[in-house]
Amino acid sequence: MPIRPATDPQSAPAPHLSDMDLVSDAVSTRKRLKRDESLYRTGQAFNALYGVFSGFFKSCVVLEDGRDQITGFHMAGEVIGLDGISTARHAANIVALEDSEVCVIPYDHLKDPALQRQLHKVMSRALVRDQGVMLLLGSMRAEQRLAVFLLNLSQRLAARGYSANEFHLRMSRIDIGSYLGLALETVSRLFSRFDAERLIEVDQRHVRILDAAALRAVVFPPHES
Amino acid sequence: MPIRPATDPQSAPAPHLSDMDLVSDAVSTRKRLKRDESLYRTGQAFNALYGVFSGFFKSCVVLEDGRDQITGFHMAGEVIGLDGISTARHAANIVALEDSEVCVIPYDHLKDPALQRQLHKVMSRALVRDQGVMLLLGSMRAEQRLAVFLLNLSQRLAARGYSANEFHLRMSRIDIGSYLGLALETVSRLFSRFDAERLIEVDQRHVRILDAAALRAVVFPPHES
DNA sequence: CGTCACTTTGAGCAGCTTCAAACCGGGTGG
DNA sequence: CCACCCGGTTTGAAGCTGCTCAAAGTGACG
Repeated sequence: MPIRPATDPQSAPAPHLSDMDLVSDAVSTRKRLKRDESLYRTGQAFNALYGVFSGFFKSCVVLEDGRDQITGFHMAGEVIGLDGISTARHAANIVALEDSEVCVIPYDHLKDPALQRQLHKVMSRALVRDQGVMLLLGSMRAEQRLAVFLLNLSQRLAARGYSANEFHLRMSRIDIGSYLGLALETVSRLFSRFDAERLIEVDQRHVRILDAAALRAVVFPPHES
Repeated sequence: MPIRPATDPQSAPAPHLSDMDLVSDAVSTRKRLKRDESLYRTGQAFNALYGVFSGFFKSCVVLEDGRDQITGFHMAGEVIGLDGISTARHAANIVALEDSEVCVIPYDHLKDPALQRQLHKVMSRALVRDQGVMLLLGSMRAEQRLAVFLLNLSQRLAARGYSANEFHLRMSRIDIGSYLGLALETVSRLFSRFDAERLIEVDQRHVRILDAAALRAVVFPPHES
């Protein structure tokens, strides 16, 4: 994982800088996690960021009274731990959804200005992503939320060289429901309905996308006029 | 607005670093905006961050089909524009809700490593705040959302020296509804109900908090057992 | 073979949205 | 100065979406 040169934010679109550019060869400590193991918990002292090397994670925030909310899923090539920088304590729980491997990036080692700029980009991208989730949670119907979720997952997998149309869900219906602000039963019913309508094929956690265009049409209902 | 020295993230909680520490005397260009004027729009080229000096802003994201979502409100002392760093184009619209003044912080001028660290903190705090909003949108009932909104507003105003218990809402019911993922009528009804229950007093956009503890109890329903 | 966690499916209900109408306050122009 | 208008707000009534509760189905694992 070489360190790429920093690019000026004004310049033409950078040729696909990966989040993982933050990972320098020099300081690459790895850490393995088993399924259901947690990388860090709320309140834990912050001292490093983590680049996901392999595997799959969920992050969630928990309220005093037990209510919780899954705020994101993270796959290979993404950086997690950003929530800890502001207070030097982590503000979320990160749990591995399958056996995974992360690369530890001690925050102190990020002195290089170019790398810091790269970190800005990574954080900014996370902010923009969060805005998208807010839009989803704040103004979409259940079917649209699930469609967005599937399309987004498909696109991210494709970007990593996996099949865009057929994949295995690492997370439970409860997790999906929590992420999308829906009851698990609603998620299950929607999977069944999308299957019945031949938008997708579902068998438990195995999903095949049959009609991506139709899924997009669920999200952006065509004007009737 | 002096530049405060960077603090090590490991060290004891920093003595209230303000977001505005990013604003250096040397490069303080100001910009005035009238009510309803927009600071920037989606797609516009990014080249600076903005520190809010006075006034009040809303930020919102818009979908192709017109659906939109207000993703935050911003008051004096907060930094906006962070969404533009990742792609060098802004990903949201920022609109002034009253005559306002911002301080322009050209991104290029943020070379000092200490300042960059400070920027990391600001962004990280924004990420944590967003997680809170997701929790709100994903797992709270309407009354809880409004209570959180009011308590949060109260707390932020207090932190800036304004009254915590009495204030003027700068945004419309529609804006509040959009932010909280509710219809404007629901927001209005809840205001009326909170008023009837003597949690608050409302007259149009003027709000007085009568019983903050009870508002908190709305958010965290006391265990019945 | 039984258990256990997860998923599917059904039925009824509640909370919130939608539609509709009235109200309120401020600004404008006759 | 008043009438009117207009955006924003309040309130009511009806309907639908998604939740809750409940029960049965599925697959993995000991």
